[in-house]
Amino acid sequence: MDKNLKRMATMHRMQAKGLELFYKKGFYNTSIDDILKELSLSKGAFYYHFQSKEDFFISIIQNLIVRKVYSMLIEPIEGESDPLVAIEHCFENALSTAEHNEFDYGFVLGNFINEFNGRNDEISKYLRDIYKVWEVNLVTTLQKGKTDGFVPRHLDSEGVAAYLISSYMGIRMLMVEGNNKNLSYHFMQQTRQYLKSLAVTRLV
Amino acid sequence: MDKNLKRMATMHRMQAKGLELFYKKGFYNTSIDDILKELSLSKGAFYYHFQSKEDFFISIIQNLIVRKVYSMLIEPIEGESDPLVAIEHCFENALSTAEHNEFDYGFVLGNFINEFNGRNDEISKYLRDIYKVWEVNLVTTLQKGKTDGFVPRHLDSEGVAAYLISSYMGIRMLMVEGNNKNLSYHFMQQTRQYLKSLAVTRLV
DNA sequence: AAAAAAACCGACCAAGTGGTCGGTCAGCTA
DNA sequence: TAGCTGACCGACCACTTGGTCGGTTTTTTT
Repeated sequence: MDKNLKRMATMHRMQAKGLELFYKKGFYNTSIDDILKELSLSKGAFYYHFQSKEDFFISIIQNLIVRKVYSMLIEPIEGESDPLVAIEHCFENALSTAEHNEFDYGFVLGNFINEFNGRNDEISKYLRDIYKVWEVNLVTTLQKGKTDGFVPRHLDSEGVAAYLISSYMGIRMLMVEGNNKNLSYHFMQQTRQYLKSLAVTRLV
Repeated sequence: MDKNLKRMATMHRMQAKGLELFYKKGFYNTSIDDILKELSLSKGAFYYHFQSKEDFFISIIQNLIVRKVYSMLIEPIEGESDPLVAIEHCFENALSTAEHNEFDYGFVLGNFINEFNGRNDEISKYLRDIYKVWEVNLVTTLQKGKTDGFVPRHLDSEGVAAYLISSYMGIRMLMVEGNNKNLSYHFMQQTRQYLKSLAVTRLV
C-alpha cells in the first residue's frame, strides 16, 4: 500500500490535469503531450501507467466524474424526505458551486456525452450509465415521495425526472458562456415555479 | 447569377455533407478529406471554394444553421398571438421533426456551442449570436403577450425564456442517445405543465 | 474553333498525433 | 557492493491533418 503511494500520486495528477484539459479543449482536441507538458512528465511515464488514451479517460470517468456526479447530484437527494424540496436544494447548491468554481466538473457529463456520442461506444456507455443512475435515483425518490405523502399520486415520475435532467443539462450548457449569476438565478426561479406546480393538484 | 449555378451547387453539396459529418463526428474530429471522399471531390476543389476549414464552417453556419434555427424555432413563434400556446406548438413540432429525421439539424446549435466554446472565439461568437436572437425573440414575444392579455403581467419573461431554452437544449442533448419517442413525449407533457403554471396566477 | 476563365485534380509539405521502445536512475534488498 | 525493480525519459515511427500549388479538364465567351 505504501509503495503504491507514488504511483497513485502520479496517476492522480495525470487524471486531474487530463480532466481539466479534456473538459476545456475536448478529448479529441487535446493531445497527451498537452497534458504531459503541463505536468513536466514524459510520454514514457504516461504509457507506463495507462494502456492508451482511451483507457486513461475511462479511469478518469471512474475516479473523478462518477464520484463528482454522485456527491453533487445523487447523494444530496437520496436520503431526503420531501423529494421536491430536496431537488430544489440540490440544484441550487450544484449551480452555486458551478458558478464560483470555473472547473468544478459538476456536470462535465453533459459535454462528454455529447462529444463521444457516435464516436466511441465504450466510453459513451460508461457516461450513459452515470446518467441512468441519476435518472433512476430521481424516479425512485419521487415514487417514495408519493407513499410518504409529499408528492401527488398522479405525478408522472419518469416525465418529471426527464424534464428536470433536461433543464439542468441545458442550463449547465448555457452557463459555459458567462453571465452565470444571472442565468442560474433565473433558472432556479423557474425551477421553483415548476416544482411548485407539481406539488398542487394537477392543472387541468 | 446563372453563371454561378455550378459554383453554388458544388459549394452547397460540400456544406451539406460537411454539416452532416461535423454534426455526427465533431468538427475537430472530421477531416476535410472525410467530406471530400464522400463527395468524390478533391482537396483542390475544396480550397478553390473556401479559404480554410474555419471559413468553411462559418459559411455552413450562415447558410444552413441560421436558417434552420429561424424556420424551426424563431419564425413559428414570432407572429402568433398567444405566446405560451405558440411556444408549446413550436417545441412540439420541432421535437417531432427531430424524432423522425435523424439529421434534421434542428438544434445542432447546442452541440456546436459546446464544441467550440473556449476553442475558437470567432465561431463561438457566430453561434452565440444565433442563440441570442432566439432568446431575444422569446422575451419580446412574451412581453407582447402581456399587453395582449395572454400572459400575466408579473411573469419574468427573461427567466421563462432562459428556462425554456435550457430545457429544450437539454432534451435535444438527451435525444441523441435514442429512446426519442418516449423522451420527447415526457418532455412535452412536462413543458405543458410548466407553461400552464405560468398562465395562472403565481403560485405562492 | 480558339482563347479565356472557372472548376477541379492530386502529389506534396510541415506540423502534429497516438503509441513504442531501448535506455536511465533512484532506492531498496541481500 | 551488486543486483533488481518500479518509475520515468525522450528519440523515434507510422499515420493523419490542414493547407499549397503546378497542372489539367470543363465550360463560357468571342
